[in-house]
Amino acid sequence: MEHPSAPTPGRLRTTPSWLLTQTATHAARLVTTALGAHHARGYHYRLLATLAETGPASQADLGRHSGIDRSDIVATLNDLADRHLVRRQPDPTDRRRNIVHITPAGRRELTTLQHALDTAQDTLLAPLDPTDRRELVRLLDLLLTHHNEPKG
Amino acid sequence: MEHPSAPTPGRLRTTPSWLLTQTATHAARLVTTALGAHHARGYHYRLLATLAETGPASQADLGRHSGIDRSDIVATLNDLADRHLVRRQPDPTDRRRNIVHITPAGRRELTTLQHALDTAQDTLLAPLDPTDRRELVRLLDLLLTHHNEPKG
DNA sequence: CCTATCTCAGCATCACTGAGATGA
DNA sequence: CTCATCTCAGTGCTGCTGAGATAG
Repeated sequence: MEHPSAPTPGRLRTTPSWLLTQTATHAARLVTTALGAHHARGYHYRLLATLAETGPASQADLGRHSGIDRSDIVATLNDLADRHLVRRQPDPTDRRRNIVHITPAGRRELTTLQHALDTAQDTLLAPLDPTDRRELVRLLDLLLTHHNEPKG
Repeated sequence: MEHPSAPTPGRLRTTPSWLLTQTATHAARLVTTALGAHHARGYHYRLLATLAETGPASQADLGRHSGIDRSDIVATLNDLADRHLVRRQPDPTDRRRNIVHITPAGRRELTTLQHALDTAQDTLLAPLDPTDRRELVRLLDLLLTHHNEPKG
């Protein structure tokens, strides 16, 4: 086998779920590499970004807004707090809660990570022209919206 | 909280890598559930499909064609062999190799799993009309092709 | 000697479950 | 008592690395 030739069984080349998970794997690898250069992982960025957008919040709210599981919030926050990128403060009005704040260093870190991610997006979408890029975002957003709120 | 409200930080709603990994997660959940109903996982399907398409092959070749890591092939094949869906035979011409065959029961299982998957695809793409579905497949295929063979 | 195959053991990210302790 | 919050421990799938034994 000189060529890895047909790495993909034919049927899969047109199976949407396959294409999605495969491209997502490539995307994740690019993102992981980009963040890894700054000693961060996906959860770290997502939490910092959420914190910067919503302001100080309880850990439970952070979980809901960032889509990170309640259980993983704890460990991620431990990492960030160790590096002084966030600060946990007990809520004076509800002692069950920690109010989490992003620190100035946290904001600087977020900016750095954001730049790294922007570059990764460009690498990911390299083969698509601007029109196709917008179209892809539109279609994926339709899917995500549909599957996130199948409420009614 | 009636609504999970704004589960997604604004920036992420237009970040391709985020949209990809999120929709891929939904896709994976649908597929896992569909296959799980038949006591199978993604690897089982991929291996059976590869085997049905390429015919009997060595484990190394199966790994290359299915995109499953050499190391994971072993465990997956163990599962399938336990259920008599595949058969391992030593290659008489090269005693390092096992030639893996799909059994008639394996083919029947593959058909069953394929039906389950087809249904899952339809659920996944529910919000898209046929034109958008083709467009999505086209765009994802472009990405996948680009990132799979950045050879030359 | 060097390479390829098969196998096993282990790590990493992400998603998730269960349970306990504390407090509203 | 019930419920929410935080925490810890552990599971599962996928992807991947390293190493050993065997064989070409």
